[in-house]
Amino acid sequence: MSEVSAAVALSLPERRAAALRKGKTDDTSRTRRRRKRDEEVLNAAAKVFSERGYSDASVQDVADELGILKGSLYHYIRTKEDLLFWLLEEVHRDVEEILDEIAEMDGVNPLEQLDLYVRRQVVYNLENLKRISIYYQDLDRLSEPRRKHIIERRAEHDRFITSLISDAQAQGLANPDLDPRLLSNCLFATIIWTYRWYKPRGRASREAVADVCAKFARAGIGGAPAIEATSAS
Amino acid sequence: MSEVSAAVALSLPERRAAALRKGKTDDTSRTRRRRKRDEEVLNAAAKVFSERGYSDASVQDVADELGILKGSLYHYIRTKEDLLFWLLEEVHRDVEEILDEIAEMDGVNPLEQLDLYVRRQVVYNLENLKRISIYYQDLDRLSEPRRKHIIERRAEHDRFITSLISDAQAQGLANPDLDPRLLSNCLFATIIWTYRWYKPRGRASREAVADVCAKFARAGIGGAPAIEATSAS
Amino acid sequence: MSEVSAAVALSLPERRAAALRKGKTDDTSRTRRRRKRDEEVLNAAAKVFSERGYSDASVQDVADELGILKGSLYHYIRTKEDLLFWLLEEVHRDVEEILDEIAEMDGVNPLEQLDLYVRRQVVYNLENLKRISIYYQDLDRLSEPRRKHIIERRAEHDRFITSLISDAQAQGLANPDLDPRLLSNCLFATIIWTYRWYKPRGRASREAVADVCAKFARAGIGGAPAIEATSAS
Amino acid sequence: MSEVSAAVALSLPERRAAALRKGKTDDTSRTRRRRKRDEEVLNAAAKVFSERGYSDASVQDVADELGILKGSLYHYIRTKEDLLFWLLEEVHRDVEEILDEIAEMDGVNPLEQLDLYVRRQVVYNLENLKRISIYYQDLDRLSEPRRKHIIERRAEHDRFITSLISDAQAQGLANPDLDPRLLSNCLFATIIWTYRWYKPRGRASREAVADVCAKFARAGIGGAPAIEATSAS
DNA sequence: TATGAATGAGGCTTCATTCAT
DNA sequence: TATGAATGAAGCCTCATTCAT
Repeated sequence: MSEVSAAVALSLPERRAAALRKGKTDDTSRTRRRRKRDEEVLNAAAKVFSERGYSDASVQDVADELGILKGSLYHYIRTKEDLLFWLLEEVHRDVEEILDEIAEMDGVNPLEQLDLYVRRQVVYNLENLKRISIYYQDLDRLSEPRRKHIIERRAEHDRFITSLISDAQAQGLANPDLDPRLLSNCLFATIIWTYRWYKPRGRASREAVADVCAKFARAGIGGAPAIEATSAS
Repeated sequence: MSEVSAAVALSLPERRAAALRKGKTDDTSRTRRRRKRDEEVLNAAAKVFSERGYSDASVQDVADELGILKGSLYHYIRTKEDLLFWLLEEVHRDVEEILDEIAEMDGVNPLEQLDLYVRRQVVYNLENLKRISIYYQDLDRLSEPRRKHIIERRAEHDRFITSLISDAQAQGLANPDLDPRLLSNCLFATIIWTYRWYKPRGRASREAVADVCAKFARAGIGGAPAIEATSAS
Repeated sequence: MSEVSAAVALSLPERRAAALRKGKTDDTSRTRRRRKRDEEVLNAAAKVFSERGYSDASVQDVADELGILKGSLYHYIRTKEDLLFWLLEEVHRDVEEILDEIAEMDGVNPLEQLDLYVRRQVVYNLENLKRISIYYQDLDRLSEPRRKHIIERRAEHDRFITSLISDAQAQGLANPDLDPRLLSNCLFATIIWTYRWYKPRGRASREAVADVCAKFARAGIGGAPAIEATSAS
Repeated sequence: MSEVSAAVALSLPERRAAALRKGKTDDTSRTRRRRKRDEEVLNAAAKVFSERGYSDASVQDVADELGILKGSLYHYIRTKEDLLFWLLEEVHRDVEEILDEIAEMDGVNPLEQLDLYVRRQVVYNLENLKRISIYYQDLDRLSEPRRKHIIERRAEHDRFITSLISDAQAQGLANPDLDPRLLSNCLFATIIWTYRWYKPRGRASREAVADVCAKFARAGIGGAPAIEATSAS
């Protein structure tokens, strides 16, 4: 854990790290301005990386997108990789939030939990297409320690969904003949792959896509359809 | 179309292209040796590109893998991109073959066709993990004309599967409430994503994976399970 | 000479230079605070330059050492080179003081003067290791006019020692067969090189080192040993 | 030792290292041409580094000196540091050779050995002023493992000379009152410092300088002058 | 005084590609 | 076919310095 936080800390430009160490976490206007700028930087990186791919995108491209000079960008980052890492971290934070909400739901059976999970996750992916596409295209461009950091968190995620499927099978809500580990991969496939085919300007709304994915996955693991045929349009 | 074939022609090393133009498709020992070497080159490229990603892999890396010098590699290729293009073409050739076989099947209902398609395709993917992973990771690194060439062929593919789903729905073999275009994406997701999670040295055999994927996708589009519970081992 | 003083003047931060020109050499508390800060700045620079070498040390490094930001450092300096120049000037001022004291000694023969000179100079060097090491490693990093300024003063130094050796030879106190110009270089070598091998935490005290150096150099130029075998501890 | 050779091996450009591994050490004209070019590269680096200092010299400068492009230089080196390392290694090889010859001398007392050592070493230094000046100015610019490699070899050197002085003292050939460890430093000072004051176009020949240095050092450690007053002119 | 954002130049290195041998 | 030297463009990063706040 300390290893990991070191990796994160190390990624911050010297001065910001120093400021943080001194406990300057107050919400002065300076800090707020700074945070806004950081967000802009990440957005520019997300745009550029998703369009050209991390490896083919240059620091120059990101700087151009921001309207500053290449050298100036290094006020906000230590290395180009920082941008990728921060982007992936953000995604992970959000995704874990979704998982946590699902995990904490009471009085809902595992099949419904999975259904909801798929819907939420798909909607999130489609709302964050750029970052998600980077997440799935460029994770391997990360240096080893950071890659590990992300991958390990993903593994937990995996275990949780697999156990939900197991539970559903145990309760007779899903086909018990299929290996839940393999099924979870199929379920993830359904969710994740959306970033490759969804067209924001296309006919189908995000909710419509989520609905199809949820139904596909639910039926796919052998679950009965939801009683109320509420299909989001 | 002529644009495209120009792109292809241009991509071949001078002598081979010339030979092809002259219709020299004979099978002399020289030609055979040549073809074997080409295959080795592509295999080396497949290894290197799949490990490091096309953009991060260097021509030097491929040459190293072959045990020759960078300069020597240019006897076989005109540009680095050639390697990527040829690799993707190979994949497409194979994939179209699978599709053609399925399409030509007589006396089989669309649901069974889809089932078989998923199985064949998944097995193929798992048998060609490196190339498939390049196909899905690095297609966008291709220059525009070549990219278009590949993408258009992929679109036909897409249309065919979508029509199979439509047919299945029309024949009451699949859930008619879901948009077949969206369903086809989910089906592709199930097939394609395998390259991201399948571990060649893992527990599950390729056929076992194909079986789960096929059942997941079949149920996912709302199809009845196959009567004979033949689970491939 | 006026060139030189221009160089010096230019090297001082605006306000200090202005103050000096107006003859404000008073000792107000502000001035004193100021001077203390300047000293801290030079110490920080001395530390950083001696550790990393002038060229490899960054203004950022010096600022870090002081615990301020890079931009803030520019309140005290005009350019990075200023720091180097001031440091070298300090050294020269001190060294000339030593030389002057020796030169003004009455009733002491040249051999004794040389002996004393070596001792004093070695002790000074060892007490100011960082600055001395910068002096001998990084003088050439100075821009031409400033470099000349320092080098010329060094030449005077050289001439004086050479003449002391000549005198000693003339008085039969040193080997007259050796060129005093070459001998003076050997004598300087003995003194200067200490900065490269002396370990502050080592066994030998500064005085012990000075004693050995003095005896080595004295004997080296062919001088009889001092009668009283007082070896400083 | 294997660490060290790894450091050396790692410093060679990929292909040359590979060639060496394959045992291609024959003396073909290619190999000879190559070696000549390598020598030119090192000479260019020696010139540039000695003039501007390693840190301030750019790879561009070295390439300019060679009349090739910056990028082309990387055919011969892996990093800029390689040039520095190879240069320092060369010096060390030569210097060790001198020491070995001295060490193997039979029937010569330690004082004479020291005398000869000083002469040979000074002449060598003056004949290789550029490289020697780099050696003493820029060793610390080397990365840690390589720096250690060099420094350790230097330490052996040091021990040998110290032991020669001890022996001379034991045999009544040198002043036994002075610590031989400190004396060896003074002796080295005499030899090394020459690179800072010797002017190739000056009055004194290299042998004359060597003669003065040898006599200075010999007398410095308290040794009797050589009987034959052969002063090299 | 101090801050921190920005500049712009330059440095090291990589790399696809060419070409004479 | 194979080699290896060379090219030239581009990429990542550092840094001294400036300036508005």
